Amino acid sequence: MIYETEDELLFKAREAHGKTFREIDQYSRLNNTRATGALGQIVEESFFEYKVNSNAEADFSNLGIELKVTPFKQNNNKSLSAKERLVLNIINYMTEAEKSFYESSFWKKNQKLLLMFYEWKKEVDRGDYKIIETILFKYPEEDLAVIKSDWTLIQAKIQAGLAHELSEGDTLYLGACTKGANKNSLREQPFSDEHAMQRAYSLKQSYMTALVRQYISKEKLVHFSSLEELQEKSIEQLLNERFEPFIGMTMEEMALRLNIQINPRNRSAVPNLISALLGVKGTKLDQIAEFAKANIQFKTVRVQQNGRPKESMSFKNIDFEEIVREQWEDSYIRNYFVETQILFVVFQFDEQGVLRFKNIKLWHMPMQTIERELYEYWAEVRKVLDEGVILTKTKKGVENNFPKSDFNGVAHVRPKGADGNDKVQLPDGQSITKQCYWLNASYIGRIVSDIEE
DNA sequence: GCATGATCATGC
DNA sequence: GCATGATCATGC
Repeated sequence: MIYETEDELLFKAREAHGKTFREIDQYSRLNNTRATGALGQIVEESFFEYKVNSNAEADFSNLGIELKVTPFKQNNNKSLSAKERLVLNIINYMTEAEKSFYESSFWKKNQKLLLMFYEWKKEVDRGDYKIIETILFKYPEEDLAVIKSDWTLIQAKIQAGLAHELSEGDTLYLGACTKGANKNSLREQPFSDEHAMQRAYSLKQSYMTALVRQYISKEKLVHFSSLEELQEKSIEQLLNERFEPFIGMTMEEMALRLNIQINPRNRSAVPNLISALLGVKGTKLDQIAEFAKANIQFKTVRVQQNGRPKESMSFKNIDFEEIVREQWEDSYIRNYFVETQILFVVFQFDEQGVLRFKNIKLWHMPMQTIERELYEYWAEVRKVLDEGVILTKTKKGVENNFPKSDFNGVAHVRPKGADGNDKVQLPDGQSITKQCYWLNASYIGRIVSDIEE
């Protein structure tokens, strides 16, 4: 069956809404394969009735439209999120290096996507997942500007003979995610003898979540930058430009200049300053389009006169049941740092002890640090859990044998509870004050100082 | 002066 | 009621 127009195709696609994969599946794919791509294949061969292929051309080639069947999920707080990144075509390092963006394999195959969303539910058999919504997706111009710059960055690494150093954190919306059975899925690259991990273009999970919320939850996101700006400059440059005029000011002075009311002691003071300063006063930061799509999370840093923060930085409390069960590759802490861009908003105490805005830094943890120090840290926590957590009463409180800040210079474990009764149970049954993932103050100091890493 | 255990305070 | 950003307090 050939679909002559986009409307015709969309009309057909919408007939799948409310159907489960079991209802659609004519060739018993559900029973015969456990492969992750099976759900997409069921839609291809049983619903649209064309042969599953891996052509460089888009699936509906006469229309230039690529079919993607992709999951979303409901969170505990009822909001919706994409369940995973959207994996596109594999990058052929040998041929992609010479192409322009519009000649690239990414653009050829994925410029128009028929996105069919199904709802993933824990504890539900995959045959019972239902297709909920379909959109014919064409990148908005604002997003395309960022995607082009992401693509250019990926290509620049290939051209520099550094395909083996590509990582998802390098880019904002379009990623180069690993794709292959294991670490041995390697490919050659044109400007280096080193083999590189096989990777595919992908739309990041945060980008897909923004689409889910826009099209299914009908949420509105607000851009802080204009199309013209995004076509000329990177998001990082634009952020630097927006913050630059406020360097040296106290929070009160910033608020006065921005004509907003804040209480510097309130937790909302810094996010309120950020949204006002970006020209989207009153918008929650997770409703800013660029932040949502690139998963930019802000963190405030207060440094002393010597440029070093007095305090370390805490993240999520450690879920001990989770950490003993998980694999490194899909561990909470690895995913967090692979997928999160952190916007450090740095304030510094001056000679009078007055806190003044110093600078910002858009940062993601380098892949080498994730795979070395962060991995060692994670492995050490598990080792302690496995070999035995030793709790010792001291004058200062209850000491434990989790990694301390001298472990490897990057991260440590430290308590974080609401009060003396805020405890959890360890896998071995002992009760312990809730513990948290912390990045060392000295490590944060190195990141936010001007010294290159 | 730093490291580390403890816990406050706010916002959802 | 809980999660989390923030910071205190004390011993070495």
